[in-house]
Order: sequence, then C-alpha cells, then structure tokens
Amino acid sequence: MPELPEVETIKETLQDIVGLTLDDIKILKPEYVRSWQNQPDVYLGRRIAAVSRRGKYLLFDFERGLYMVAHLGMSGRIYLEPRETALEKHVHIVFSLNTGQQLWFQDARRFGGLWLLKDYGEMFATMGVEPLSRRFSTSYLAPLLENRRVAIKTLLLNQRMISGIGNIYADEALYRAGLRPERPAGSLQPAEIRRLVRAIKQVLRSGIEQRGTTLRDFQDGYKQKGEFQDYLKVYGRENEPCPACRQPIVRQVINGRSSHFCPICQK
DNA sequence: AGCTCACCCTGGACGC
DNA sequence: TGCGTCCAGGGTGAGC
Repeated sequence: MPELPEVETIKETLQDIVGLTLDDIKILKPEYVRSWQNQPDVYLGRRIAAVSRRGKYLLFDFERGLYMVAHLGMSGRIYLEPRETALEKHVHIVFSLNTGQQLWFQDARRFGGLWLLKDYGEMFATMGVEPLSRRFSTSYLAPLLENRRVAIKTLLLNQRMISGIGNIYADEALYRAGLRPERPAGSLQPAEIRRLVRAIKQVLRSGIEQRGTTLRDFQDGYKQKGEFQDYLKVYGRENEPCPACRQPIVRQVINGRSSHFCPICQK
C-alpha cells in the first residue's frame, strides 16, 4: 500500500536512472495505461530528465517535454532488473534503458496505472497540498475542517485536501495527535489541529527515514523492503496493548476503511 | 455541496 | 489437501 513515504522512497532510489535513455517500452497490458496523450514510441531515444513525486504519484520527466506518471495503487511496484531476467508475474510494463537495465512496473491487483502525458497540468489540478511542504500548516488546514461533519480520518484520506496520506499513516498520525479517527472534522479545536499537523509531518518524515512500510508488497526501486512496520503504534495492532497506556487497540471500520486507535489515549 | 458506498482486482488467510 | 469465502484498500463516480 504505497503512500507518500513509500513513493518517496522509490523516487529516491530511481534518481539513479536520471540521465539514462529509454531504448524500448513493452506494454504487456494496454488497459493498464490510463492515458494515451502520447504514443509510447515517442519516448524512445529520449533521456530521463527527472524523477519526482506528487502525492502518491511518481512523475517521470523526459527531455524536450514528454511526461509519464505512475500510480502504484495497492500492490504496485517499480523496480530495476538486470537485462535478460525472466519476466515475473503481473509485470505490465517493461522499460529498457540504455545501460541494459530494465525498469519493471508490476501490479498484481491492478489498482495502479501509467499515464503518458503531454503535460502534468490537468492531472494534478485538483490535488491537495503536499503535507511536508511549508504550505501545509494549521492555517491551511483549519478552514478546510470548518463545519465539516465527515470523520477527520476520512478527510485526511481525501487527496483533494492533502495529498499522499493513506490508511496506515492516517491512523498513525491520529494516534500521535491523540485524536479519534471518527471525530467530526469540524469539532477539532485549534490546539488539536496544531497537534494533528505536527503529527502528520512527523509520521511521514519517520516513514521516509525508515524507507517505507513493508507489510507485504512494498519494495523500493532496488527491491529492498522498508522498516517502518516495526514502528507502527496502532495500524494492524488490534487487541495489542497501546504503547503508552497498555489498553488494547481497537479496530473499527470508518467509511469502509479499517481504522485502529487507542480508546484511552485518543479523544 | 457534502457525504456514503460500490466497484475495480488478486493473493493470502481462514474455516470446514 | 482443497475448496469456498472474505478481506485488504486508492481513487472514482453514482446516487442520496
């Protein structure tokens, strides 16, 4: 389940392909390509100018103005393989680089996708603020919460509000902020909003430091697992003792998403 | 407009 | 051992 820290980790490892040229693209599952603004052939022979991240999306800039975007959905992986490696299951796209390496895009559950774009404009027009940017602050968040009855957890998952938070980091941020996930967003007091902003930034930074959370699927561009699963305080820990007060962690479904919290520490 | 929910998909866990 | 069922969830869009 790649969220911001996982996509950031992949982005970091993929800096190694910046400057390389794309020699070939094999699209094994055409329906996995969500946008065909460009035909795949036009990318051939062009250098990769930059690999970056926006929310949970990976962005590939090619020289002379061509773009690709990848979303990993639930189970997506993007990683480098030496040439001539036998293809694994669920690899939908294979990029061949001029070093002989291949970049594989694999996604068993197929919730992800690839966009071949002339520009990024439309794709990110409605996307919310980057939570690790200076713009994401109490003064940004407070007006978004006003009069909203939706659960704060649901709002954190709304990518039009804040981009990059998924189910795991939402639960972890709310635990660290001492807030129950089902609290109506509009009920948060200024001090609570301050704690939440701080907790979101902290938990995302820790996730990046630990190179992501590997519960099952996640790996970086070199197939290495993350470590943040060892630092989770509530996510996936139903009935385990709260690290602070030893009360069993509760699991509750909120808007169809499993949520985990401490009934004592979170108000 | 705000909100909820079903849907897409496969692998793994679990019960019998 | 094997089969069936359920669950995981990001994003989108229908419908209330």
